[in-house]
Amino acid sequence: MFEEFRKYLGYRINISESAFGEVIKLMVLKKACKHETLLKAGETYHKGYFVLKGCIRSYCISNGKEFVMQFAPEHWWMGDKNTLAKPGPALLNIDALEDSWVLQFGPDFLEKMERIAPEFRYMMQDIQQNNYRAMQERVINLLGLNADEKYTQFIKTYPGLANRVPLQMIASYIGVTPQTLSRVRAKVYAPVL
Amino acid sequence: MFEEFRKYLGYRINISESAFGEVIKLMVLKKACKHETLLKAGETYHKGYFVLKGCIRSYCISNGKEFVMQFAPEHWWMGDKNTLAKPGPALLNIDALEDSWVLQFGPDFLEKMERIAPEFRYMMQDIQQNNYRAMQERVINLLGLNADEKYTQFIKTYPGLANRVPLQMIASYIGVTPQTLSRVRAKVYAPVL
DNA sequence: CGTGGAGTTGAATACGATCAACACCGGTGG
DNA sequence: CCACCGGTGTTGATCGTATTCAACTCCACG
Repeated sequence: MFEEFRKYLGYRINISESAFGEVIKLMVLKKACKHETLLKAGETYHKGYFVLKGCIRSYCISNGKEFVMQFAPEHWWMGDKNTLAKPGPALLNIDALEDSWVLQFGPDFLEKMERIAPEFRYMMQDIQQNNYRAMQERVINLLGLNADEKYTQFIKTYPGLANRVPLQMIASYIGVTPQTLSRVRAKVYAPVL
Repeated sequence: MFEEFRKYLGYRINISESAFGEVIKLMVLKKACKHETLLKAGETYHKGYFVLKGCIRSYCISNGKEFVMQFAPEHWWMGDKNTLAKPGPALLNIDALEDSWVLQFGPDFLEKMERIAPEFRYMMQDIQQNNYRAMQERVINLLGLNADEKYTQFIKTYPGLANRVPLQMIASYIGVTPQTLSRVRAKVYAPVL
């Protein structure tokens, strides 16, 4: 299972076996069953995840409504960036959409990891940068696209996920009702005449 | 003019006069006239700003449409976070909404600043954290609020700005047409009966 | 076998967009 | 000084997209 994480790192940076060994000592391998909660909003001990297998998602509750913030299939990082550096109660909930294997880490993981090898710092900086950009693009999509376009955009952002996660959650993520998304699908994937 | 920046820092961290002196050596005081462009999308030399007086805004063009990403009145930081750490062409445009005084800094400002005093690092980390959270809240607002609520939310996010920046830009920021926003205003600020 | 959640589909509704006309103001030039 | 112009915001009427309400199907699961 750890091999999967080793491979992921290998694609991005060059680190020694010993450095790798030190990093995984900071993480806990964990199996999360479908529907299992990995982080509850309000918890003060901040946990983050790297997904080895399966798929998890983060969401928050606002005005009684549930909003999906992010999906994380294999090789995605997931965490509540709000409480990453700053202590405080988590704002997000995280749970598993499928039976999954994840690496869990604690609040000081990033800091410690960076101390092991400088490459980690650059890698994580890069990831956070991408994350920020993705967020910005999401805002632009929400501002400028109609239901059809939003869905098309979603497919680009999360290749392969459209038929893997529940329609409702995709609807929540892109900001349309499940009914509307269902109709969009029927239209876009219209029977080839 | 620099005194303004000194005051801002004083509220947040304790630093020596010499450290302050070193920091402002990394910045350029600049006057930006109304409508003046401070950063053009595509530019590779990344510039960031701290607003001393006046108000600037960032926006991007997507599908020929203009989307306001952020406003920055006095004491706000502004920059294209996409290209902050990673080099590359800027995605955002920045221009002045009023005659403004700003402190401009270059791509390596943050790094250098952090080396002067560790307090700066914590301060900037805090600011970036807040920024991220604000972005997340914006997504939730776009997903869950109607025109009225979005405007009310805007007023909370940017106190005092509602009657300071053009209506069109607020409309662009919250994702409604100028006409709709005009009607919302007429309704919300309805003549007290 | 039966139940409940998830997805689909139809019909009615509502909210915001669009099209259009007009008022208002600041700036420019005659 | 006034006339003109363009940009900005307001308001009305119409239109279209997505929401809402509702009924029904289809599985997954106990």
